[in-house]
Amino acid sequence: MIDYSILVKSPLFNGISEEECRTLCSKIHYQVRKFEKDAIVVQGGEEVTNLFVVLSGSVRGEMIDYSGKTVKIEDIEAPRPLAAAFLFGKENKFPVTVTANKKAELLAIPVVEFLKLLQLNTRLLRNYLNSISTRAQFLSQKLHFLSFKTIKEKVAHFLLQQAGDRFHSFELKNTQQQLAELFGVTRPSLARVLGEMQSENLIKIEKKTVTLLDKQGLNSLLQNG
Amino acid sequence: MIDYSILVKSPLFNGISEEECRTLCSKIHYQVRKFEKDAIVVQGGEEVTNLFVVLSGSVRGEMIDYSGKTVKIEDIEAPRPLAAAFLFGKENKFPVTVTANKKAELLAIPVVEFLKLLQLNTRLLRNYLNSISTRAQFLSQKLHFLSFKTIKEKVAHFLLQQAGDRFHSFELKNTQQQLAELFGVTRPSLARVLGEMQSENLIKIEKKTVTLLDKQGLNSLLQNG
DNA sequence: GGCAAAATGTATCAATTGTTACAAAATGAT
DNA sequence: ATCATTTTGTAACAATTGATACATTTTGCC
Repeated sequence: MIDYSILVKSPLFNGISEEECRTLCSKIHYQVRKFEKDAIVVQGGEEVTNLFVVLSGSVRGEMIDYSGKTVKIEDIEAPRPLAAAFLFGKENKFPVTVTANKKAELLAIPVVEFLKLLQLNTRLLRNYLNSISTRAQFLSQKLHFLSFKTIKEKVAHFLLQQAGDRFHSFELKNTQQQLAELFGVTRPSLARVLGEMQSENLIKIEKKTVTLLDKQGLNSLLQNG
Repeated sequence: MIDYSILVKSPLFNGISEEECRTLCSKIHYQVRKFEKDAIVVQGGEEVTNLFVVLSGSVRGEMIDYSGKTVKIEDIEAPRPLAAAFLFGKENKFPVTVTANKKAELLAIPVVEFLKLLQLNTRLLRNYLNSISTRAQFLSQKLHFLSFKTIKEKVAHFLLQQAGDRFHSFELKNTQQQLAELFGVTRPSLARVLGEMQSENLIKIEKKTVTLLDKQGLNSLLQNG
């Protein structure tokens, strides 16, 4: 019924052996649902009563806007879970309508059964808690960045945070493109600001190494913004 | 040691009887830590290795900016938990420095022990999952709003949300000044955009009454932005 | 109705950022 | 080492928004 070799590759079941996975699943009720191409898996607005994991094929999330048109949000391939962040909480309704891109099989575990699983296996519990926590932290960080108005402020904040109290120099682990996305700005705009900050002798960039030349100055950008 | 009548009023232990609570706690290791007024409970940046619940007194979360100034973020009174959203995930460090406002007692449960608790009691597990999920959903919504780049997009989103599916006309309950603050823009900029949207025949504003003349058009602003 | 205060409409100019395009530099694979 | 790909630097121009100022309208109150 379930191909456990695929299931254990899902972020949720990561680190759990196939054997253990089989044992776990034998202890709960679940369904494997099959969908033909373009079949609707769940309607947006429906209450989330099951955890879905894509076992084969792929599905897409689509949002219905105020005029009734559908807009594709993202593709979800096997073996990723579906709307795992909406299983709990106040608004546990699907934010999107999910449709099968092609023939697809989905594992459906009712919430109550999923709770049992979480209580049976510590690794699974940790995986799930980590995934929704990481998501919340990501959102929180992103919000913080958006609260700074200018790009220079965002950059100053980011660099000071990365450097911490002790260091004045560190390695960038992201490309400018990735940083630009984190800040919600375009890449050339970010590059321009980085250039300006260098000519103002606030920072120095060599390859991937950033050196903060004037922490005081960087700070004052955050105050007077 | 622990005043269970207070603990069960905490959102985490909500719906669990005092008796059950006592039994649960007897099965794990924990500490009750006492702090004098102005004692530091945790330094910002420290790894979160314990779940803290304020049992008596109150503490405050403060952020230390890069120039050394402290900014108060929020007060946490008994029996609320502390940084519950940062127990798991990639960045499980305290985002704030926590200081006692007055004499305070805090329950400290190591992460591993808290996991045990979650596996012992379904209600507790549900409470915790609900609290971090609700937080993630709140952040997600807030982010969605901030993610609109232009003022026009923000206005369009706001108006469509206010009107809902059915209505085309409604009363504004806020002044332009208040709306401008909600959107994070200046008042004249908002007025200009409202004027533009009127001359584009998207909306009509009479006194406090807003009429949506072209929902389709408002929608397309959100797509192509 | 008349009056003061608040809210709104509008204009001008500066500052910031986006857009697009292209060249230089760095990286990675063979 | 060489070549293709990715990343970065940079420039010119457009679009958006902020800042400031002032006139006009609306509101609340007497």
